[in-house]
Amino acid sequence: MARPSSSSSVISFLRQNPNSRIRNLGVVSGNQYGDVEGAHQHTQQQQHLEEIVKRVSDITRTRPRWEQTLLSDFPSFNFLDPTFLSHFVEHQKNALISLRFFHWLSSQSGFSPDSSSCNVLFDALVEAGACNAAKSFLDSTNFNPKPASLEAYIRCLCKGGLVEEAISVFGQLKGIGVCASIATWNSVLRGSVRAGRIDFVWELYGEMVESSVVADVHTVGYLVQAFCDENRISDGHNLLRRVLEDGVVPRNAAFNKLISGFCKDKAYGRVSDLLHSMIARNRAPDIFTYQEVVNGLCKGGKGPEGFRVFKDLKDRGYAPDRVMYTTMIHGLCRMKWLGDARKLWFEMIQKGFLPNEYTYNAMIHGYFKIGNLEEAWKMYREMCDKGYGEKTVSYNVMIKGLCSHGKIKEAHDLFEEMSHKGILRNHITYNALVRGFCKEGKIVEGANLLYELLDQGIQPSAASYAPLIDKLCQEGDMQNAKILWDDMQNRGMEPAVCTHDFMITGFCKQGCAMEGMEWLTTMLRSKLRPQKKSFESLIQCLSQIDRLDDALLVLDSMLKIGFRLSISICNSLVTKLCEKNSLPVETYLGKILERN
DNA sequence: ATAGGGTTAG
Repeated sequence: MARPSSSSSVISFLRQNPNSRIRNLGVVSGNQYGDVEGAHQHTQQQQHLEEIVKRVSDITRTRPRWEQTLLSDFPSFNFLDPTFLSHFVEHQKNALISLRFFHWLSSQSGFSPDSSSCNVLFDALVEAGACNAAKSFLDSTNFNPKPASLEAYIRCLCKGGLVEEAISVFGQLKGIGVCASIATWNSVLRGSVRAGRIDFVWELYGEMVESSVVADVHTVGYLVQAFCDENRISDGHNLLRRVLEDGVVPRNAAFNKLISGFCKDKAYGRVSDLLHSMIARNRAPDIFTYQEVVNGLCKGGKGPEGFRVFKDLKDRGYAPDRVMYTTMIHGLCRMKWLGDARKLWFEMIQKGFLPNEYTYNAMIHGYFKIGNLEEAWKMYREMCDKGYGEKTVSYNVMIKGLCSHGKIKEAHDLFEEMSHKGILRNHITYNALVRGFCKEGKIVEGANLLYELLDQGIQPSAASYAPLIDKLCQEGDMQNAKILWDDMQNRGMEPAVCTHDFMITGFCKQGCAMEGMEWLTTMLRSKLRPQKKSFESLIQCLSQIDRLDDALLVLDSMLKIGFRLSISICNSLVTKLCEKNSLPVETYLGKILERN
């Protein structure tokens, strides 16, 4: 972990202010002159150099096409002296201008940069956070940055989101036998988490352990986050608890991700424990923490509780921001509490937070939910006027809402408008409209949309097929239903549970009891829970073709799953059994009824 | 850093 002292002294040298550096240079090379006059002459040269650096620096910063005039501005000056570049970079605060100056120099014949000025420029780019420029500079020149510069470069790449590149440079560093500082390890971990590359996290952590680098509190924080991102919330929680016992308290981000994860699992007890744990350890829950809580409660069907937390926070002096207001408004709209949502809408405006596309879409969604199409349209137009309308999501909300109220024509108009305006449609757009068409009994139109989606190369989801299969089953067109089912599976999608049910009831409707029976056994074998309706239609269908033994088997598994025998099914079974007058079957039914 | 549309519901 120890950095070579030589490179760090280079860095600290480079980071001194330019004037003192030039003085240092003067002292070092001044010795060569060995006499007073020589030293004096040298100082004059230095002053001359500084003067020119300053003037060139000003020109490159202020004159748009300085490249064309610079040589004639300083006719007797030799820019090709490589040390000039170093001085220029030091003086020029804008690293990108320095890079431009470097390119200009490179285009002059006879210029070849020395490694020291390359280092200075590279460090300047890195320090400015210009990771793309630093990368292209590194690629276009063949110099080897100092290890410390590489570390800073790695951190810079991570900040800029170029994790793959950072990891590759990290490998180079390891290749030359340098062990990075913990800060660099952490920045790569952090970058990997943010880029969603959890595979990198575990790989890096494995290497850390191997090279016996000592993890610190930040490392732990990123590991906890990585666990959460992989949905291994308990693993993350256990890790956190272990380090908390040692008095190591990660930053809020780790707690927040755990809270969000536990909210998704509806483990609200854990959420509350974590909140208490944060407070006890002086990590006061912040606005992000409470946002996870409110959002988690609302999404988990605990909207009223989310609203209580929200109001409670305000009472305790937390000032909700725009995201928090929007989250709450969305939660209220989900519960159809449009009155409260509207109140918050005006409250946030009054506090100076202007609704954005998130807020508008939440409200529009809410108005559709309560069937207030006029208000939904009004909000939509207002949103468009404010310039928030031109997005896929906004169209999706409108299309879905209109379809759910049978306004298929309007929905389709918007769908067309999207392509005119060049707004991308995604699978959600198509799914909404396919569903809409099917609901109106327009299977052909719906199917055409599905084919269009596939033609566009958009990845369909199970919901792209489900409404079509459902409708085909209702109409008894089992051949086409089966074709769609197979197509969906061939594309690697698992049908939703209810789609299995559609198929069973569809076959029964056609009197195909044996197919229905097969589909049911497949379901049960895959540990899927069929709907009661599927059992019932199958029992009816089987008894109609006098397969009473099978009907009773189906009834048996239905009761085992926990459904009650409804009176109409009971009646028709008993009628059939009496017709047949077969005693063993009768006693079997008796046994089943005992358990019911 | 954080929020949105997404299977199912009347």
